[in-house]
Amino acid sequence: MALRYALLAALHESPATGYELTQRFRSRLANVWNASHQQVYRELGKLLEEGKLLAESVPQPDKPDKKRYHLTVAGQKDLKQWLDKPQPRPPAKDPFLVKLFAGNLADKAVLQGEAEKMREEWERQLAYYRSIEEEYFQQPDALPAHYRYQYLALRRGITQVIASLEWLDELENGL
Amino acid sequence: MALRYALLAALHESPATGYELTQRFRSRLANVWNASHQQVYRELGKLLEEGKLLAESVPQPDKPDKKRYHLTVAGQKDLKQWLDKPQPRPPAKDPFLVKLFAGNLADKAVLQGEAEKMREEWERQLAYYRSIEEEYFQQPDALPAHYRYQYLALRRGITQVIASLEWLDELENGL
DNA sequence: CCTTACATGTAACAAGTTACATGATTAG
DNA sequence: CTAATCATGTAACTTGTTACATGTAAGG
Repeated sequence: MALRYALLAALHESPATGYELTQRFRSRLANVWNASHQQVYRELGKLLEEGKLLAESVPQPDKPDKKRYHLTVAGQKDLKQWLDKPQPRPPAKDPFLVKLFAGNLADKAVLQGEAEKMREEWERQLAYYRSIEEEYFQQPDALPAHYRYQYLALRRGITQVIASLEWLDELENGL
Repeated sequence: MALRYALLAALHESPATGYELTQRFRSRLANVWNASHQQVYRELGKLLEEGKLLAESVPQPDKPDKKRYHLTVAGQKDLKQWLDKPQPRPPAKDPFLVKLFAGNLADKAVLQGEAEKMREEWERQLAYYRSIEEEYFQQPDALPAHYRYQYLALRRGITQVIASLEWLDELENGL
């Protein structure tokens, strides 16, 4: 049930097309929520049917129209209600840790290769998050409420990735 | 597709019943993988059909029999093959961060309440992981390979929770 | 020519959740 | 008597993945 609220929250920030929402999930929202374009289009269709969204057709020169979605009052109300209901913590699911658990069966070189890839991915992510931090959140204390919350979400991503990289050092020493 | 390998990995550690596997997912494997008992029983059924597992009926005095599952050779081979194939990183999905993203709409008291609950949960988890660490992993360097890998998985849980608690401090200051 | 980005979808299948169902034993 | 733990499942539904499908525009 949370995908729909992730979409409503993203559209509360600003109207967007399905394509743009999919991109946000892969970039700025990467540490918050994720969904493939197929899921996004399907869920947008449902939300539209239910009257939680409005679709505005945006004509483009030399290209087919694109559909920009906006929250309706009903959509905002729905989001607000969800926000006020406590949600359970998401369960951890990490295939790499599953592998470690059966680590004595695994090929050490394969694990080391995966560790190397993880490092690259996390370093790329950290650099990206840092660049957002520097560009938009120089004086976090002076931020209007709207951005302060987003900054806290970003800080979550940053602190998690830093801790992950530190653990990777431990891992590569122990592997 | 990963649930089946989580089960095979858990059964590679030691044979167990569906009930016990469900419990492991909630305790020692909480930072590794998670599944409800319904999922566990269904997947065990499939694995049994496919010949990846054998079920041994264990009679109990005054209680109905329970079924203890063992890896077969085919099951071990299957697990081994999966271990050697790199897996994609799991996508992040955190409803609480979704809430932060629309934080200016949310009720501050509700967010603070959730933050409080998270703290309790993480502190409980950390204490639990620490207790395992102290009981079984006193001299990590002297550990046989089998346990060394499990220790690295445990360290992942510990470092993540510590980072989470530090972020919580930031959050509660900023909320 | 080929690949990447833009832009939107459908269909089939796998994974995960929620509700329902049953029955024994143990601790308060 | 009641709740919790042990122990195992089925059925319906929702969510997420993979494969398929189509077409434009820009850059190398």
